[in-house]
Amino acid sequence: MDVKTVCLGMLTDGEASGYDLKKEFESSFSHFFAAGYGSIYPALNALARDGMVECRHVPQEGKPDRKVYTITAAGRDHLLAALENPCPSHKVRSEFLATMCFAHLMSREQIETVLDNRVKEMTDYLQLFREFETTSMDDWPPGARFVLGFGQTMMKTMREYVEENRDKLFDKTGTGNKTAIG
Amino acid sequence: MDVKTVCLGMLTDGEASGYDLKKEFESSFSHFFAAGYGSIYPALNALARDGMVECRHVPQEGKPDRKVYTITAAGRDHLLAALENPCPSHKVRSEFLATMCFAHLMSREQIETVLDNRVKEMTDYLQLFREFETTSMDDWPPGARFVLGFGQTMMKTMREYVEENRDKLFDKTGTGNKTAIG
DNA sequence: CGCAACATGTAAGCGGTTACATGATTAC
DNA sequence: GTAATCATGTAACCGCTTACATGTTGCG
Repeated sequence: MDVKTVCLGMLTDGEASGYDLKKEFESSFSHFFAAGYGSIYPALNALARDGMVECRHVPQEGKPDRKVYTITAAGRDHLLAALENPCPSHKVRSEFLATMCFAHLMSREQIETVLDNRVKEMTDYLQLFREFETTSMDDWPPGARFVLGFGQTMMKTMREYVEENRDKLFDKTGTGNKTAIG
Repeated sequence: MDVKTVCLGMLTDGEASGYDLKKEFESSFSHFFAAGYGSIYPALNALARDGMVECRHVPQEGKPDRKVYTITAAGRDHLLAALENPCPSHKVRSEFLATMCFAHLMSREQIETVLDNRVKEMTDYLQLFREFETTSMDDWPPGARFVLGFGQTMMKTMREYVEENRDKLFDKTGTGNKTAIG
């Protein structure tokens, strides 16, 4: 499933522009599916070319025209076909964990900075999720609630794990093995 | 941090061939950093070209020669520089969660199949992790233990979340909204 | 005065995946 | 016999990231 298919899915919720979709990628989808303008606009153009969406130009005063996209019947069929995949992937790519694998090559200060930054990022996500709950969550479909809850649970667990296990990363000398022993 | 840097890190633990590194990517790194031969072999060639590793040819009987790589001083410097990044990324790309966002467009059977397959994958990972604990974990550096524990905690939490919240994905009719209502 | 928000796009590049190519040995 | 393990690589492709390009309105 690529950016095109996710855009198609977002459009089942109502018409939207590329700019609107980008905001959705940045908010409710940010913790599991990133996409920038560089993938969204070409995706929408390709979908329009293939008859999956229809495009309506909406002129605006003082601002550039909006191009508002609507999903077509063919688009819905394509989306439903994509949703038939029984084994959708769930991939993690973590420079953080790769870095921690080599913690014994780092100083204590370096390790602590990395861990603090990670905890901060997860705290920021949890804050974002709390804002969804207190504002726009009421009309969400069950799937979106499930996914929000999933993100919250993961972020909390990650933060807890890092906080409770960070001590295990430091050797007894407390200086990291950059300090020669022999 | 790319495949090249991770290979360099793995080589701090001792010399290895591309084939050996692939096995490490498939085992202890599999839950957070994927890499196939198509990235590993070119990475090792580039590292050798840049003086980060040295290559030794080891002839074998009946099998192709092994190319065994050793990290150089320049390689170690390069790795330590890479480890100085205070904000290493931790990215999730999940077709699974994207799919679940649109669960209201799927039948109950489809959703259940997807969830079952996800639970199975996490159970397989937990089995793999348990095998590490009972076999080769003794001589692991603290960072590797931290990362293994991280993976275990995440997988357990994910599995639990899916099992405890799967009911929320089904609407009252129990047929999915592919069945027209009006 | 500068920055953020609004709004759309292109082009180069990068990094990784997939498929292909080869070939002996060992275990079932 | 047929699949898996050992062992290394290339080339085409794909999809995403990054940087660039343009221009107005409104806020502090």
